[in-house]
Amino acid sequence: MPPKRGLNHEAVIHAAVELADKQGLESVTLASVAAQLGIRIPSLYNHVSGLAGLQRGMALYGVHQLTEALRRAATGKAKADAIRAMAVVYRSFALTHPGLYRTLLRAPSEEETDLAEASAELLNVILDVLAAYDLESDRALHMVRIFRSMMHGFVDLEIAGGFAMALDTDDTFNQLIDILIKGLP
Amino acid sequence: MPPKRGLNHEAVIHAAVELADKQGLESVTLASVAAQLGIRIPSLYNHVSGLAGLQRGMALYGVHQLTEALRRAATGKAKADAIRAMAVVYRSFALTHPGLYRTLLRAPSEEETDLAEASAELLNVILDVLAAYDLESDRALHMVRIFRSMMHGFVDLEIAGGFAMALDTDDTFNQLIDILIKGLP
DNA sequence: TTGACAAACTAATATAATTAGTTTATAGTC
DNA sequence: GACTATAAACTAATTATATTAGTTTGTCAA
Repeated sequence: MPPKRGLNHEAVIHAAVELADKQGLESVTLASVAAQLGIRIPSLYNHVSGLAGLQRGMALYGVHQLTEALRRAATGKAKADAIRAMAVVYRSFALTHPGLYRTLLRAPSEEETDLAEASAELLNVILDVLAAYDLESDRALHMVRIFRSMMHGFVDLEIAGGFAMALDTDDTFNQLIDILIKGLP
Repeated sequence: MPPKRGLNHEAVIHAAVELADKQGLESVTLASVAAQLGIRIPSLYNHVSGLAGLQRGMALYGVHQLTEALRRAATGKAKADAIRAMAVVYRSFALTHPGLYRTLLRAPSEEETDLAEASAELLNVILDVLAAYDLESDRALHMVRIFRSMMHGFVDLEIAGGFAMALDTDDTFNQLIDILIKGLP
């Protein structure tokens, strides 16, 4: 295989993610990514399927990264400790990757089986942690949704600057986690 | 003032909102809104300040609508009843106006004092309901953030199709509210 | 050395947003 | 009832982005 340049799918996604986190997701265009990589726009099509493909690639990458981070956070911990650790890591992932995080919301469509799989894996990490609580199976699934809702709502508002007032956001987050844990058993 | 046509700022925003809710927020462009109204694109500039102005107008409109809906829901109710009523209305607002709801996240920038005011009013509704709990003042503000986080996270995931599995979302939502209320006093 | 081919390129097209400048319809005035 | 000022429409032109088609080029392997 003759790589004319050191470029490939992964490198393109990385460049896009870097732009998204530094300049904001809305500034990620084929034009800006191509400029970042020092190539012309159409050349990107050798590595991603247009803008939609780029965004899909970012989402897939992001879900993998987040899943791995959560799994690592919960390794060797149980119950409330594990929940707390995952929550903290979830938030710090979103705060350090605000642009990338925003791509995660895209619902995987029919064809995007890879993204659907990755999302399922993310779900499984949380489910594994909840296993220690011996919840009825449906109840565990509801709690996965509730965990995600709480985390996503908080960080999405935080990233968007929705918490305007001068009130410690760390405090709010800790209270949120406390409420989640209190509601769990 | 000679209105050549029955068009004004409000009518433009309404058309945009209708498009956003029916076709998705991403399909709201100056082109699509102009087409919807039967005018050419530049004519829109007589009523809104470009795409940014249109989006700002939608956000402002949405915050007002949601605030009013929440206030109405909580009128004549107290404590858990009021919280529950607000939560249900918050969710149904988001589900009936998925496109409009997505515009609400935009953080009000410095100049957008009208949007900042509207956001403050939304916050006040929730604060008024929490008053019945006699929380310490900071604690009440934290709880406002927590309420918003829970609501936003749930509906944002729901709208995005993030709850893929065959598990009743109404059930999940009710459990979420229960956890919120349990964490309140 | 050469040839296959992946990966770059140029060129052309379509859509969107924006600005500048022009036309037109109506509301209020004479 | 005609006149005029003006808001609100318009056309035209510019810029940016995404996409597709077709061409060139550099490198790896034979």
